[in-house]
Amino acid sequence: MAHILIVDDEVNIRKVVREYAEFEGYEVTEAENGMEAVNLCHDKDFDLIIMDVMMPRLDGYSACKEIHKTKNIPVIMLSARGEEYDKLFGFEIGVDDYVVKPFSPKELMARVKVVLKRNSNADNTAAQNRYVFEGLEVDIAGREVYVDGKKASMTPKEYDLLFYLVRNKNIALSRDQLLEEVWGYDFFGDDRTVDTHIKMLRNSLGDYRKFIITLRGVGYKFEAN
Amino acid sequence: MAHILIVDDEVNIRKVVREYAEFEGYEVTEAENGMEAVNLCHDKDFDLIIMDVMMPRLDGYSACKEIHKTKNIPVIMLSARGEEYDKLFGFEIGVDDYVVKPFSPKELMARVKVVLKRNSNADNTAAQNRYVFEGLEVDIAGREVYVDGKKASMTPKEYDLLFYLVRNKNIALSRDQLLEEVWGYDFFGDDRTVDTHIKMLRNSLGDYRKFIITLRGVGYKFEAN
DNA sequence: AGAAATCTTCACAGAATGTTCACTTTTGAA
DNA sequence: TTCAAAAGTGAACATTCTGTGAAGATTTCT
Repeated sequence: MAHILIVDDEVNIRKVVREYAEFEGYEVTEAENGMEAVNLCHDKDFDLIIMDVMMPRLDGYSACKEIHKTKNIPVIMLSARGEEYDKLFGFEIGVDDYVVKPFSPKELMARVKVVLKRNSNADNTAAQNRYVFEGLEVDIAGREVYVDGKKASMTPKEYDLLFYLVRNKNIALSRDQLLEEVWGYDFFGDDRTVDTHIKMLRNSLGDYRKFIITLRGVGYKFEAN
Repeated sequence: MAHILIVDDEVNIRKVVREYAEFEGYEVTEAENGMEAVNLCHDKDFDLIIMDVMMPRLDGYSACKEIHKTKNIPVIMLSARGEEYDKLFGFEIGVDDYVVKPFSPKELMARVKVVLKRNSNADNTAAQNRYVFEGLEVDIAGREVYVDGKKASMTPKEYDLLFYLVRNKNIALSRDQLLEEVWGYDFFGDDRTVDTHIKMLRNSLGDYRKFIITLRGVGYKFEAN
């Protein structure tokens, strides 16, 4: 999950934001002024920074500018109404959104979600989502698979597994890797689970099961041009 | 470069948008109400109008309608969520996009870019607004749905949901995605809410419920040619 | 305000899917 | 060819998911 840096000199604000953010499943780190934030960003890569404008030592603007010299991390600014409102927008780049104090944590979280999503989509642009291998068509966007022109109905896991295999075609995938990527990092089940699903997937693919290669001692691979 | 007209009664909003727009290299003109906008459009040709809905003298809708009597200029509307949200979709023509306040300037600029690009392609037909699937007709612009020729009356949410599904036909849509896009990013409700509305929508569609496919473990999809 | 319409939540039943596990079959190295 | 390890498989059992109706909350209309 995303790692968020919260920068504010008021401990109470940090606390509230942290609680909400952690509830949403984000990892959270705190800093109490701009200087600290800059230093933290030097060492670590955050996915998003929530930063107050007014802070001792180094204010939000300057910190933001400094951080963006080396890293391209989206920033949500917190500002008191009126006060600094204006300047904020003149800010050249890097501020993705702003929230006026006092803010509702819920809304802030909504903004966080939007900004993170926007920035994650950025590098997904060219993701291909339709593949054809002989009589096997895989439509990832539509979550559909056609076998010789006929729609194949599969279970969610079969789809997920197939999509992952296809997206990584011609690459050897270990069972552990499959479990982690398809089932999720928090799945602690048996290795054989993969085998069972591969079995079912193969059945669903009919003759095109031939694309799924067993790599003895390792895992599986989707092999096709 | 493109010339943009910004229409809003709040000077701060205009200022903010102007700064971002100029940073992107656009030429900017401001107007503080619909009447002023109409007059300006009389004299000059803009490439795009960014217009608030709520304004003194002449509101955004009316101004938009008036301007479109003589010129075909793309418009991005700014509206507060809820408030005027609904009407916007019903708006006959000319509104190319809408952005809900409070908005992130960056996002607005992204929309601007998209709209300008869309309109620069001469032969690019505007977003499709009328869909027919067998006996099911969906008129998004007119905010009407016909089932076997008979107008179906549905609740606002049903329309919104159907329209979103149709606009994204043949694409798998997760509940989260639906909540975010149809309900809004600030909706923090239950996932099951989607199910319930799907249920009602299905009832409203009669036999054409068949177009709405359940994607187990994911969400739904409108499936049709 | 009061009524009507719409939206949201919730819990439950039934259905669909996922996981485990014991057993069989295959594989590849010695 | 033999044998141990790895992979395939079927079925029992566990878990998760969706459809649904109804109650309560909220919004809109009169």
